[in-house]
Amino acid sequence: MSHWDKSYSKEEEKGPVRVRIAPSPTGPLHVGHARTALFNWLYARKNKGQFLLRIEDTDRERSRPEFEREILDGLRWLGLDWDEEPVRQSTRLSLYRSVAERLVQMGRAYACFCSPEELEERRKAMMARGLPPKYDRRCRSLSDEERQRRMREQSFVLRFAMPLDGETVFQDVIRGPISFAHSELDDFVLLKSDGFPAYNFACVVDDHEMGITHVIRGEDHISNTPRQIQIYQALGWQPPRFAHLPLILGKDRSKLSSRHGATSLKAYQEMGILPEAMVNFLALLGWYPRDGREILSLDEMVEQFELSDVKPSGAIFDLEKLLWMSGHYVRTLAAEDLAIRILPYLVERGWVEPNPSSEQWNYLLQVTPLIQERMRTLSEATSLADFFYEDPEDYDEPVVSKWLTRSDAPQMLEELSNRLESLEDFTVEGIEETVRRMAAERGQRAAVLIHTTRAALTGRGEGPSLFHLMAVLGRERCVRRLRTAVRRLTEGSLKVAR
RNA sequence: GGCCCCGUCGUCUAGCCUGGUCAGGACGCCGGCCUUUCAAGCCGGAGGUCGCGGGUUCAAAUCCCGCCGGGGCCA
Repeated sequence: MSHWDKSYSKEEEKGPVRVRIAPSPTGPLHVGHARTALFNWLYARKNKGQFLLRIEDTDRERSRPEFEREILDGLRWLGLDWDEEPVRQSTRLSLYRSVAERLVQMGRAYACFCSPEELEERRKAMMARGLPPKYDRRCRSLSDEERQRRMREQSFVLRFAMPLDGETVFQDVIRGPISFAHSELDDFVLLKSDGFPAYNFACVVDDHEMGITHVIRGEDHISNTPRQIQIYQALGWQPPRFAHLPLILGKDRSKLSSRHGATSLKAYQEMGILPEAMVNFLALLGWYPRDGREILSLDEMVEQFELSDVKPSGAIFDLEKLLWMSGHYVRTLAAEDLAIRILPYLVERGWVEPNPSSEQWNYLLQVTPLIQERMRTLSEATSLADFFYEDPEDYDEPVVSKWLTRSDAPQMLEELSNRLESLEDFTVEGIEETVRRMAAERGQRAAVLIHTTRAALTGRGEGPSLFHLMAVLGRERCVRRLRTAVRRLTEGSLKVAR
């Protein structure tokens, strides 16, 4: 990888930085867009500039208000705030038309009457001859009279008159110089026949009008850049600086798509990934803090962020690392904070009221620290905490054969339930003492009693410290579950899970 | 097919610009410690001929050339 001179950063500090993301509300917010948003946001905050939103809603059929809401919700969830009111493209159609008109008058745009069918036919013919499928510019040389006449009679698109030779070169902040020979570019469409702007045109007009200084977007836009720069130049506008972010890839190194798993930010949110983990993880896809500390908050990222430090190569989305990171953040939370976050998942199971009673809330506050170490996503809280809310119906297999079907199990559990019933001090310490003493008196290893008890109480082989878990469950539940297990064992009605 | 971009352990990456701890960190994996289990935590380990081939140089992941591979965009 050859890296070019990055000394431009001095000039960077001159004017106020204004960046933007321009999502289309035609589908859920993709994690790739979320990362683009993050990098734009970081750059804006780093440079005390503005981070703007532009909703590209000119596709009337596919644009939906609910997607727009989802985009804004997603950004808020990640903690990315924006400046100014979002700009909505659909409200500024007349602007595009007037700029297009200017280009026509300057001779830099012209009407093209070729029908989509004709174009398609010619494209195929060119492909067949092994040529790149480009517009052949046949309407560019029409006489004024003919053009006027046909404009009255048929529908047309407006095309940009590209320079016929030369090249467009730009300095990509992340990649260095990138050049395109004009001979490779054709006269692309500015305005469609319905008067709506084509992507490249609307993008330039809006970016200029919004005072955008830096366009930070995905690598998939590199090939649009020379066309856009040509529009800026034709209009005598100063083009922004461009920075093309590497793509987020799936396991097979192709652009992350639904084939690879969940691609929408919302899916990860619903999975219960913590937003601070999501944003941290996304930042590390292509960027690396100078001090090498991978766990960092948005504020810390802002401190260290440099656009020119972004790596140009694509990065595979590694769910395992995301999950690890989410778990890491889970462990940093105060019990109360975590309780608030897992509450919706417990409510969904019907275990807690949406507005918990103080009794429910206190119970939850005791449960939370016991499951915290094992939790990576908030949604895992339900499988981790289920035995705190429901008596076990069945028991996991390895546990059943290893502990519950021991011949002395029923009698052991019965005895423990009796001892617990009469235990005055039903606390972690009191319970532990009881269990260990009983094991000692029976000449057994404590582990045997502990595991068997856990199995009877939770149906599981793993989980929080038994004594803590029992203290939280409380005497009633413990005694009941132990006796239920004894009964099931003796009458042979104990169900093995799955 | 054309153009453009990219190429360091399985993955995210540091190092490359300013050639001389031939390779550091993180996830994952393996093992140990801790422990009533799992997890967490701590400690240790395996894993990279720095895409390949030439060159320049006393010395290259780092500079130059060629090639290969992957991806993106065009419809």
